[in-house]
Amino acid sequence: MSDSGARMSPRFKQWTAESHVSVSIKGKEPARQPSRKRQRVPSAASLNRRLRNSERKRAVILEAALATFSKYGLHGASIEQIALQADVSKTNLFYYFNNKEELYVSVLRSLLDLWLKPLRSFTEDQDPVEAIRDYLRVKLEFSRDHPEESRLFCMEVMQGAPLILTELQQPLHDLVENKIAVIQAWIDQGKLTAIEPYHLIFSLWATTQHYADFRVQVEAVAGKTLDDPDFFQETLSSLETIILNGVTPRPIG
Amino acid sequence: MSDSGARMSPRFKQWTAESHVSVSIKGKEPARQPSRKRQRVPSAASLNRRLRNSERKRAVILEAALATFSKYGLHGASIEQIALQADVSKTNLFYYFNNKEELYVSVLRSLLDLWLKPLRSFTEDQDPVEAIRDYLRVKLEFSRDHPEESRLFCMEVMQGAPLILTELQQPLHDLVENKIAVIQAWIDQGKLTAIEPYHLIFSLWATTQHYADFRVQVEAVAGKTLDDPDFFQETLSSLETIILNGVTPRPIG
DNA sequence: AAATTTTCAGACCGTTTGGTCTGCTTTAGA
DNA sequence: TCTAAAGCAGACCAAACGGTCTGAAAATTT
Repeated sequence: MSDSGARMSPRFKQWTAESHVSVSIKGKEPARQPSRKRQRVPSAASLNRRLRNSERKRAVILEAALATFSKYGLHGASIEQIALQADVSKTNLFYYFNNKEELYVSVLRSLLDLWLKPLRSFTEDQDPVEAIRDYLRVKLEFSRDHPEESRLFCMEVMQGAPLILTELQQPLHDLVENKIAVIQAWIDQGKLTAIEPYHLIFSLWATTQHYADFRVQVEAVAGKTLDDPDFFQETLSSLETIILNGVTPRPIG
Repeated sequence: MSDSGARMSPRFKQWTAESHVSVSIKGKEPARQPSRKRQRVPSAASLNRRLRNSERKRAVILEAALATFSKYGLHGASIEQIALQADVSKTNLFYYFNNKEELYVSVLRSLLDLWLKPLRSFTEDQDPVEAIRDYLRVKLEFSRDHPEESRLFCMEVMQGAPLILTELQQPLHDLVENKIAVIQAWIDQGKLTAIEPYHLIFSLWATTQHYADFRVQVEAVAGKTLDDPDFFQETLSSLETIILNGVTPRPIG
C-alpha cells in the first residue's frame, strides 16, 4: 500500500477545487503539498486555459457517465464503457475521478439542483392553479429534455439513495417541508381542496416523472414522443385536467 | 467447449417443465433424450413428492432472488448473495436455474400476472368511479404488500425492459389497448371528463406505483408507513380526491 | 532551452463473479 | 439389495472489472 494515493496533480487541484464542500470522498487525497520555496506561480491566463480545458474534459466525462449510468445503473455500467463513450482512456478518466463511486456521485450531485428546481418555484403568494400549472409544465419539460437525469435519480432514490443520502436528505426534506407549508396555506385560504399536502406533491411528482422514467413504455402505448409538441401539449393538458380539477374546490361543492 | 450444457437432470426436466412457453433461453439445454428402452417410469406419488420439493426449492430461490434483485438490481446482485439468502449453495442454485439471466427473467415472469392484475379488473359495464376507486385500492395494496416486486418491475421497465420485452410487450399492449377502449366508452357515455384515456391510465399507474418505488422517501416525508392502516386510508382518499374529481364530469361544467 | 509540472496511455494486477467439473450422497424404481 | 438418476457441495476456472504503476508526451514556467 503506497502513500501516494491518486496521482492527480496536487498543486493544480488547489486551484480547480470546486465550490462543493468536499472533493475527496474519504480523505485519500495525495495531500503532498508542494514545497513552498521556489514556487511556480502560473500566469492567470494559462491557468484559466488549463482550468477551462480541465473542466471541459470533466464535463465530457460526466456526460458520458450520466448516459451510461442511467442506462445500466451503477453496477451495470463499466468504467471502460464510460471512458469509451467519453472518448478518453480509462487511465485518463481515473485521472479526473478517483474511483467509480466518486464519478457516480459527481454525476448525481451535478444534477441535484436541476432536479429540485421545479418544486422550488412554489411560493405562497402565487395563485395555486398557476403554480401547479407551472410546475407541471416545467417538470414535464424536464422529463422531455432530461430523461436520463430523471431515470438516474429515480433509480438511486428507489434504492434508498445509499450514496447521496447525506447530501439529498436535508435539502429535500427542507424543500418538501417548505412546500407543504405553502400548500397548507393555500388550503387554509380556501384556494385548494383540503387534502394532505404531501400527497399532492407526490402526485405531481409521480405523474410528471412517469413520462421520463417510462418513456419507452409511454411511447409504445401512445405511439408518440414528448418531443412531439402536440403530444407534449396534450400530455400537459391531460395532467392539468386530472390533477387541477381534483384539487381545485368546486364552486358548487 | 463441451456439448454437455447444464447438468440438470434431463429426464426430470421434462416432467417439471412449466407451462411457460419456453424454458430455455437460447437453446443451450442438454436436449440429450434418455434412451427409450428400459425406461424407468416413476410412480405418480413419488413424482409428485419430488415435484413438490423441487417447486418449493425453486420458490425459495425465486423469493431470495426477488429480494436481492430488487435491492441491488440485476448487475448489483450477485448469485452468491442470492444463494446465501436462499440458504442453498451456489451450485445448487445453478442446478435449478441455468444462469443468472434466466433466474432474473424467471422472477420477472412469475410477477407479470400479479403486476398486470389490477388493471385487468376494468370493465365497461362497471361504474367508472367505482372501477377507478377499486383500481387505486388494489394497486395501492400491491404497493404496500409487494414493494419489492414493484421496484423490480419499475427498474426493468425503466431500462426499456430489455430482458422481458418480448414477453411483456404483447400482453401489456393488448391490455392497455383494451382498457383505453373501456375508458373511451365511459367518456362517450358522458361518465368521464373527456381526456386521452392513456393519460388517465398513466396517472393511475404512476401515483400508486410511487408509494412502492419511493417508499423510503415517502416514509421520510410523511413520517408514516403504508402499513399503518390510517396512513393507507389517508393516501387512498387523497388519491381518490385528486384523480377522481379530476376525471368526473361536474354537474355544472 | 532547460526544468518542472500536468496530462495521458499501455501494460499490468488483484479481486470479484458468473459459471463449470468432479464426485459424493440421497432417493427411488426393479 | 442393486442400480440409475436426482440432488448437491467444494474446488476450480476464465473473463471482466476496478484500479495502479511506469513512463513518456505536452504544456508551462524560468
